[in-house]
Amino acid sequence: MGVQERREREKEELREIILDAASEMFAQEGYANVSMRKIADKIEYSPTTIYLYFKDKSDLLNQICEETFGKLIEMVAAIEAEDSDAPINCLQKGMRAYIEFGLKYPNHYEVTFITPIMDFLGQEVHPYEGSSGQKAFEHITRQVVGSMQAGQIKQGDAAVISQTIWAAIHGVTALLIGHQDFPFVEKEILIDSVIKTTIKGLQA
Amino acid sequence: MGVQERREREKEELREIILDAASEMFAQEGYANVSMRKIADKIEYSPTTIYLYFKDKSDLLNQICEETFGKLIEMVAAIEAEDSDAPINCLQKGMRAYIEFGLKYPNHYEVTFITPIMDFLGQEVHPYEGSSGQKAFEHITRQVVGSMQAGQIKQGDAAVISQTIWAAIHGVTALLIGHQDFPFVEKEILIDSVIKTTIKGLQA
DNA sequence: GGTTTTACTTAACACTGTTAAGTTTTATTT
DNA sequence: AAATAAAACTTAACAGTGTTAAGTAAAACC
Repeated sequence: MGVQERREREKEELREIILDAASEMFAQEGYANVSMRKIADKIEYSPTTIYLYFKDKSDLLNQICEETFGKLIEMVAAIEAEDSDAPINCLQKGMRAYIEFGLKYPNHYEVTFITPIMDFLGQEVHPYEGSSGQKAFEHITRQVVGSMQAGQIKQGDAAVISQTIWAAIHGVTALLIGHQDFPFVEKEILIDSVIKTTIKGLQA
Repeated sequence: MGVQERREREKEELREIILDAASEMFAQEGYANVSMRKIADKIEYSPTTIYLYFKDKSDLLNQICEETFGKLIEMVAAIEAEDSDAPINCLQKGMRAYIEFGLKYPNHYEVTFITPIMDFLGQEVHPYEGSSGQKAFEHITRQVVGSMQAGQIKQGDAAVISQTIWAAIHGVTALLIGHQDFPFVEKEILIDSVIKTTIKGLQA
């Protein structure tokens, strides 16, 4: 009775094909400029087939982003694992990894963190609870707590500090992605400045 | 021959009616959820009439935003005018004004600073040059230079420092607007933390 | 009053996301 | 192997989008 298993495998394969095609197209042209019909054309299926695998367009996107940002979490976790470093260095490396990841996958970053899809009531369609975004943020919080315990940043509410850090790294990432015609100073210099300013501002 | 003048006045009036209707609808429902037909319904004209006054939907939005952010510039200019204050206090007040303004007009902020409209090539449709955004930023830069000259923040490249500040205030504004289901700490506390951390990080 | 210019509208194009109904393919049962 | 049941996929359509070309009504000029 291996039939059912094979069929499930085949279903999973097509799911992966759709995911890959859509991921590439979203990354290249942006979510808004990719239609379901274009994705269908690319994978040589009818548009409606996609709906057998994904609830709707935003679900498709969400699953792609979860996959992508899983990689970010792995990176941050790897930094955390190097316990040779002082916590504050971990924190700093984590901040840099976050920014660079966002710049590496600008369209994914855009749709997950810059323009979360809202429904007609202004509610986020893909909830924060349990998302990769939440997990990534938990890593920041953990590094903040570590740095605080090591006396390398000032004592205070870990949530406030974590969110302050998030604001800074999100800010620079979002600006660099979204305002490409703005005369920014050299990218690396700006990123450095944001990280250093934030860390200095948080020191005891 | 006052005819031409009257006609121009009438044209300007309708332009203003369209602008007001669209502004209210964009602010209430968000740019993407407001169609040209809906605006036309509201003002009781045919959809195509709007195109006699505005190049396209994004032009309509852009002109609304320019108008709205003109108010922000006035506010910041007013803060600057109170030269009783130390430059660094001006800077701090300016940062707060920026954030609060963004939170007061979240949909306008969103379309001007969070999701600038891109064409199919990824170019911003409404250029930065000469925009209200540019003028607002110039005010920040001026306050940075002032604070630097007064020795209240460290010496350095004014552009780098200004953009670092912008990253911080844009970051917190964009997060608070865009991720309403995220468990943020109390808004005022977070804003305070961002401003204080940034200023402290920039001090000599 | 007739003509030209201006203001506005109707109809249509080429798209969009999405759903209901129909068809083809595959698997199971007799 | 043929008939039935189930799964996979497609066709056609709906209701909407931004936008344009062509046509009509109104105002201004002569």
